[in-house]
This record gives sequence, structure tokens and C-alpha cells, in this order.
Amino acid sequence: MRIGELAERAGTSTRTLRYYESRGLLPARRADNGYRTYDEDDLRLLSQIRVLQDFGFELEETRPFVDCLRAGHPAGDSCPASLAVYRRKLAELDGLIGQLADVRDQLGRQLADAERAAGEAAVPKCEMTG
Amino acid sequence: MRIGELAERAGTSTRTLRYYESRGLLPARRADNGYRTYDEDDLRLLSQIRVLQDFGFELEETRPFVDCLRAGHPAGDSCPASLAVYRRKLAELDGLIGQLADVRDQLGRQLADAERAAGEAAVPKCEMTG
DNA sequence: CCTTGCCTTGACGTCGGCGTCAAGGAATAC
DNA sequence: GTATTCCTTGACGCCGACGTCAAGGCAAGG
Repeated sequence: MRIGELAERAGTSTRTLRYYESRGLLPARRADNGYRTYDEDDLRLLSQIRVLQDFGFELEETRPFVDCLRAGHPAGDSCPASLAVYRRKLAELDGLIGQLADVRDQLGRQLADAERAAGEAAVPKCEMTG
Repeated sequence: MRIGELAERAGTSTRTLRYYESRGLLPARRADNGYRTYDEDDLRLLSQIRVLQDFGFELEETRPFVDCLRAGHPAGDSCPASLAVYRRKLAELDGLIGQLADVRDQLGRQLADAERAAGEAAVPKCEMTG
């Protein structure tokens, strides 16, 4: 199949496929007329890349998974290098989520304090006027 | 004070201050020789910006806080517009944290599955050989 | 006078993952 | 023949918050 069909079947763009090729991630065979040619295996590699991209992996981080599939393994994560990326990514995510949760809590307190201050300014010393 | 001193006292760079000025966020008075001149109030505005930046706010999102301080309010979040940004940011954070938690769980399962598969491949049908 | 250290504006570089446009070749439909 | 649609390479644009370099001005110390 050609680049347009592969892009459509994978739910991405031809530009993206050319970009992956430029990064050496998904090289293509060439037909006599110079057109890029792909097969079903390429679709599997591409699907693996897309899944990981959706997870927030950088392109380079998908490389071990692609290499693993290309080496004939049943899944992209059947290789130690891929598992290592999983673990790094998990640690990274845990750290990030923790940071964001901290920020979230601080912001929540800031908002509560600011709302309280605004309320007191609007109705000052309410209990003294009764 | 001049730009270098303000930058140092705020723990940032002169480039950053010029950038803020170019965005209209922190304009500076000028001395006769053309040098930018700042006062203690500018340091407060800048500190407010930096705190919010550290929280992950975009520069534009800090503008209501700066405007609020400049209007003479005691804090950057003493104005409704600032509170609105707080609330938007909280919602945004909650959404993001939720997404990341989902990804984290999926990744954790992927890793567990892949590790189990690798283990079974290494010691296949262990209970059948006993 | 000369050096040093601050300041000025202007402009290009960074990072990732593409989008988008341009100019032209190739294959298919009619 | 020609209209359409696919394909090719090349190259600039984008986003955000600056970093970094260049060329030159201004002030103070020795």
C-alpha cells in the first residue's frame, strides 16, 4: 500500500509518516516510480507508535518498541528495553502527577483564602452589627 | 533600581524582564540615559508573575493578577478576574491529573502483563513439569 | 585614556511533532 | 488530450518563554 492509504488506516497523516521516516523510525520501501510502499507489518509498527504517542511518549521512546516488533517479537513490549521505558515512564508520570497534585492543593487553598477575604470585605464584621 | 538588580532580586534574568515588557506585562520607566528603571512595586508585580509561572500558569493568565495589584488591591488575587483564572486553572488541573492517572494505570497494567508474559516464556508450564 | 561592567536594541536559536504551501512528476478516468 | 488525484522533495510556520550572540552606548575606577 502507499502512504495515503497507510495514513488513513492508521488515523494519521502522510506528513506524519514522512516525519517518522526522516527520524529513521519507519523507513519505507520504494516502488519503481519512487512512491513509498508499505505492508501490513508497517501498519502494526505504526499502530504501536501511535498508541505510545497517545500515552504521551516522545517519539524516541517508542523506538525500542518498534525495534522489538521488527525483531519478530509478538508485541512491542516483549523486550527488556521496552519494559525499561515503561518503568521510566511510570516513574516520570508518578513524579509529574505528584507535582500537579501539589500545585492543585496550593491553588485550591489560595482560591479558598481569596474567596474568604472577598466575602469578609463585602460584609465586614457582620457578627458585630447584630 | 535597574534591570539587572531587579532580575537578581526576583531570581530571574534580564532577558525575562525585557520579554515581559515586550508583552506589555511589566512596562518600565526610563532614566535619562535610556536605562529601564524599576521600584519596589515592580518587584511585587514581578514576584506575583513568577509565583504563578511556577504554578504552571501561562504568561497571559498572570495578567489579571498583575492588573489587580496595579489597581491598588492588597493581593493579586483580590479581584474577581483573578479568582476566575484560579477556577479555570483548577478545573484544567483536575482534568489533566485525571488523564495522567488514567494513562498511569494503563501503563502499569501493560507493564505487569508484559512482565508476566516474559516470566512465562522464561519458565514455561512450570507447574506441569513437577 | 582605557578597561570593566552595566545597559540598549535586534535578531536568530531552542524544543517536538508535525501543518501547510510550493513546484512538479505519475497514474488513472474520461 | 486533459482533468483529477495521488505522489515526490524542500522549506517555512507554529507555539511559549525565554537563551544567546552581536554591535554599540554609558558610567565609574585607576
